[in-house]
Amino acid sequence: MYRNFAFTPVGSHQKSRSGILKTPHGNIETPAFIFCGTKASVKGISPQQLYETKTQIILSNTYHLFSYPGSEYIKERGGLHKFMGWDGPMLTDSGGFQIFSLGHGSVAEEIKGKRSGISTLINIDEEGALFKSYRDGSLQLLTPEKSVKVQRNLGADFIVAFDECTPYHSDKNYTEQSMERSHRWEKRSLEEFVRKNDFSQAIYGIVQGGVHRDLRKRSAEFVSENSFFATAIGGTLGSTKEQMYEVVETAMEGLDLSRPIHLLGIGGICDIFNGVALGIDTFDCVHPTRIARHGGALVKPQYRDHPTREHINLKRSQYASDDSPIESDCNCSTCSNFSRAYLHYLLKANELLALSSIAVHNICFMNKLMEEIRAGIIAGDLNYVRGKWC
RNA sequence: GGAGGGGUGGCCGAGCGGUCAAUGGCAGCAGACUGUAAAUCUGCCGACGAAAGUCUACGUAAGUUCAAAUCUUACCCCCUCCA
Repeated sequence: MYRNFAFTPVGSHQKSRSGILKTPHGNIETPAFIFCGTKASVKGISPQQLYETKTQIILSNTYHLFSYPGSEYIKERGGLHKFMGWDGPMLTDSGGFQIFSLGHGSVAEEIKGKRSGISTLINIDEEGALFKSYRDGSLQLLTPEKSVKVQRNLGADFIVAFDECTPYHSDKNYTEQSMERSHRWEKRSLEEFVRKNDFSQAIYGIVQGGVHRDLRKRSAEFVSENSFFATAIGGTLGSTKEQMYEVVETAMEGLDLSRPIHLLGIGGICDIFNGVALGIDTFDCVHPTRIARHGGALVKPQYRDHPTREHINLKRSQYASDDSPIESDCNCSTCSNFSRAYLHYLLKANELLALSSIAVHNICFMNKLMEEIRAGIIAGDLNYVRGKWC
């Protein structure tokens, strides 16, 4: 069923593991970070820059590309890889997260209880989720079958079953009902996937269950019992770091460990170390590229300007006269050519170069971090590596 | 020389008798951001003060009024049109 895919372990340390994820577009060394290129573009970054920063895999989104320009259109252009000029491994998310984000805004806003303006999620029922297009206001129904069909047209190596990403503030009853429905949706996704499998894609199942131990366990068992290629952990992971690690740990317990395990939407440095320590193989997150656009450059602990912050904010006035690069020991093209002062100026002057330059650094940074983690696992000194970072 | 319009906080620009330390926007200063409705969003932004509050402020100067950025008069600038 997944003859062109494989997950081969190359080393492990306690629960942490390093491996090779084989795809039709190349191999991925794990643990790996997947950069978000939601609308068929890692914002401000060219595929060439992705290659140069040793990016292994990127992700695009079903919901966005379904809304515009449409998956048939992309299929006619030769598929997403060809359309966007990226020849490496790729994953498409199912659109399930948009059931959360278009209804509740950002994760932080939902947890902090802030109002997020107008919701463009109209309704959700057994059939699927009804959206009001953020582009033109038209109504769009996304179902498990449709999500998989769209993802088939897009042609990413990895596709994801359609689920509902449950919010933190849902009560246990809703979370359970939602989880059960997600399970049914995931089964339907898998059936649709199998119906027309041409072996160019592999599908992920998703563990839901919110912050509830028993639900997470049940969900993990459900996913493992069904013939997904790999597993993703989704839904809310709680409101604190501690809760997040606990939820992930619980979700891991019932999983088939022979499959690759992805942690959806997590990208903080310490969060990644904690995930890896629990056995997570891949991560994806908008964080590195989003904070870059807001002036945030990821730095090693010795370059931080705030004890608990993993990045420096180049918009701060203190950097106006800082002639050093973001990181003196970084060899990315941004650090090789630009000072913090120049990047500060570019941000203040609203020059687009600032956004892409910082993003290049952050992408390079994350890829080197993952490389260091892999080396740590293989060498068996991951705890030492982790101690340097967190 | 004649006619008209205007001078508001770092800038642009509302307000046109009390509820105005003065809407907005920009700039400035911080913060947030975790399967991207995000080059976004939030807060602060006259001075002193932790705050309550006090003081100084809507070209300048005199007035009218219980009360003036808002009304009157004079003056100083600016802009437009006519000679």
